[in-house]
Amino acid sequence: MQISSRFTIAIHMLACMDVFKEEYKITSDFLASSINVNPVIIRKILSQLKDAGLIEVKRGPGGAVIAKPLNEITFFDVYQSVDCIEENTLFHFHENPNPDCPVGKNIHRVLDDKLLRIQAAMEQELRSITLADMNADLQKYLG
Amino acid sequence: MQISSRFTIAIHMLACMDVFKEEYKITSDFLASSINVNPVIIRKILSQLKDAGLIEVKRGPGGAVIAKPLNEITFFDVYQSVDCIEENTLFHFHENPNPDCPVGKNIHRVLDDKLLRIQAAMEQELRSITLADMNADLQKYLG
DNA sequence: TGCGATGTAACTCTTGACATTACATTTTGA
DNA sequence: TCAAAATGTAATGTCAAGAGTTACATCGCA
Repeated sequence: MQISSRFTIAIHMLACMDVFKEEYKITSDFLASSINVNPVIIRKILSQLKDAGLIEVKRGPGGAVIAKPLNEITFFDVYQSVDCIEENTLFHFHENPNPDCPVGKNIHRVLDDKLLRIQAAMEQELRSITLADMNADLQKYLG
Repeated sequence: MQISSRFTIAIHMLACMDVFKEEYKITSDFLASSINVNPVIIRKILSQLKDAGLIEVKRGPGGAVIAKPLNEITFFDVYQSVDCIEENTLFHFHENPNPDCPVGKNIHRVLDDKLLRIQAAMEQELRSITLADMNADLQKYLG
């Protein structure tokens, strides 16, 4: 299985919020039309990004803005906010290895740290990319 | 979402195949009882490991054996065999960004290489761990 | 107070993982 | 040669999660 599209949607949302911050009020409908998904999906993700402190969302008048400098928001921050993978569970471990089998009894002890290392490698790379990196690339194509 | 338990099951199977290779005939029922899943699941994964050339499976008499030295089989080989994630699609990208939006039109160009880098980091770590590493650890607990 | 937003509950649809039953096929050895 | 013991695999069911959608309560400003 794949990591939920909530992650790429969230990144797309943040890109729009920065690029269009002067020209438009950033509402869930506005974002929904660039991303082509239902506004309710957007509002759900807006909530999660807000709870993580990455953005601010106004009720009433409406509109969302990014709450920090772009170079202080990493892909990992976004990834964690939208809850794609619960902590330390990238790999789904089969539930009930047989405790009466010498291998079944010890498989967790032997595998868990290795699975964590693999997940950590991915998360490390997520941390190394910031929204500033992405929007710098994006600017090349907008000119 | 998580990476399918087919991966940890496959690793568990290979561990058993090595540890018990002298004492028992390794059938799908035997593996199923150590892992505690249905034998049909095991047979499906046995097929995939066989197609990838990692093991040999006998019909008729039954029994599976590992086809290569343990230090030549990496976690990545297993991961690829059992087809957890199609090539280069760890992240699920939302399908239809709006081509009339400057951001929607370019989001793929900007994101794709970064997502690949993240996936590559994970796969690199998968490649760095072999079945020999795992079974060395396992032996510590079996004595 | 009304309008334009967000927040959120409820429901449906679809997909994939996994479990299970059933049976055809293969190989060996009695 | 035939029965036994496996594997190979199709068909079906169950369940959970992602995603879409509708509906409506709530908020804040003009």
